[in-house]
Amino acid sequence: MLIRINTASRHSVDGHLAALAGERVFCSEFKYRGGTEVFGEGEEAEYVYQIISGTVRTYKLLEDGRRQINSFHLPGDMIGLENGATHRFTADAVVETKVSITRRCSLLEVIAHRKAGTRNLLGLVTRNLQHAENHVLLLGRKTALERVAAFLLEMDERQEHPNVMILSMSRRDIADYLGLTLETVSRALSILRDEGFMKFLGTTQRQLVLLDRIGLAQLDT
Amino acid sequence: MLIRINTASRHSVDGHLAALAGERVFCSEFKYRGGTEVFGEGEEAEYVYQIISGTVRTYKLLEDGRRQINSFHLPGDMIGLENGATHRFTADAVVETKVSITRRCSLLEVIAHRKAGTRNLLGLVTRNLQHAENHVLLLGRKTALERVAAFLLEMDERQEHPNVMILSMSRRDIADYLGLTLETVSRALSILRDEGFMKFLGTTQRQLVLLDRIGLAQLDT
DNA sequence: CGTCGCGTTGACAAGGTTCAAATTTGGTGG
DNA sequence: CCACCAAATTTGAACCTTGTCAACGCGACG
Repeated sequence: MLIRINTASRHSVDGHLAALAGERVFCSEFKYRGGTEVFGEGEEAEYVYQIISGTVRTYKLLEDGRRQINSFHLPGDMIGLENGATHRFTADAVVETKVSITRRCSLLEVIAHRKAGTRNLLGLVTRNLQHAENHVLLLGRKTALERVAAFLLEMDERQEHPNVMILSMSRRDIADYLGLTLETVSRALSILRDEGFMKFLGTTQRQLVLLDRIGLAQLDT
Repeated sequence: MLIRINTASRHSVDGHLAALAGERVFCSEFKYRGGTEVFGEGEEAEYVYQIISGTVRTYKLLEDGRRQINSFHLPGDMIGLENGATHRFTADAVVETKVSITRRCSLLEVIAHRKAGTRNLLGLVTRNLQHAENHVLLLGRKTALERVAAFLLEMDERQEHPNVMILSMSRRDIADYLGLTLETVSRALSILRDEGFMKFLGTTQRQLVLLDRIGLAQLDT
């Protein structure tokens, strides 16, 4: 069990929750070290979270340890809003991550009183739905190379096409996201590097530069 | 383009849309033959549909023809409610299917005026989200046999555990739902039959009886 | 009675996994 | 600043599950 520290400070990311909640909602900030759990599958969904900085992975586990990562959440994303009383998956910080926390009941209360909120809230949920639908297509019908190309393009887009892309997650995380093994991910990345679609920066394997976004998009199909 | 016939008759399935929309909403009924399209990916999302009888598959296609079925929709299910202006996937009738049609704008109008509607509408969307999340786990991390076992259990549950389960979809449909080939599905079903988990009824391959639901659930993991 | 769609089964190929080892990287303490 | 160690990543080789291609059976329907 974590102790949540309430801070009155406003954060720099003026995201959806803040917009929805306005000033009236109790809203605190919290920091997680890399590898620590934000919430667990089956736990009571008391809080709703919005990423300020860092990366969160949400995933489900099978009994024998197989893990499927549903999504990586970057700054601005909201997680933890459930329809039922409990979380449907586990979320933990990939690297050091700051989040903004709102009580679920506070959020729903505000929405109930503001008609305008309905549309936005629905939008937050359907965004997750859309992502899941695209991921189903990727997992069901794409090859390893297509999946890795799609992953790079997704991260590139969500980081707003930076010159240098920084991957905060390990090869295993990527593999569990793409329904592959870490070795297959590594091989696919090597192929993409050798074929000139991208290159690693210096000696690191977590910073890279996309050299041919159009080519990657064609690979993705 | 289809001509939609407005009928004032109430249908037997008293589903969510009817409950949400009440009596004030223009609500018509329509019948599709098996194999015909209900709506297409990218089309304007003018109507929201609820299945009265039959089965609808929703899917996406890749350029080279690979198909991933997102979901099979049975009586009571709602489809076609999008956040944006267009449908994110194609939907077509698997067998002869009756649907109840409501104008999207009528539905949203009613919801906007009734606070109680928000919760229900959110529920309709999060149900789809939950299904997609479970499907991501299946596609990303389960073996062929586990997938087919999970499929049988899903259909069994959604048909409310009938003695005789009727599959309205072909092996190819099942395969495109489970991210497999039709041959692999056929082989998996043969294994499940040979091992006594289920049997086909008579000489048919679309009617079957589950003999060991607990065993199937263990297979599914 | 022939044809067509659907399903099953077999043989083989291939993409991805598994197991193993080499290499690199990043962190820690001297 | 450097040596050392643990963790992460890459690479290789054998293996295995699933896909591909093909043949065959069965029932529906003209």
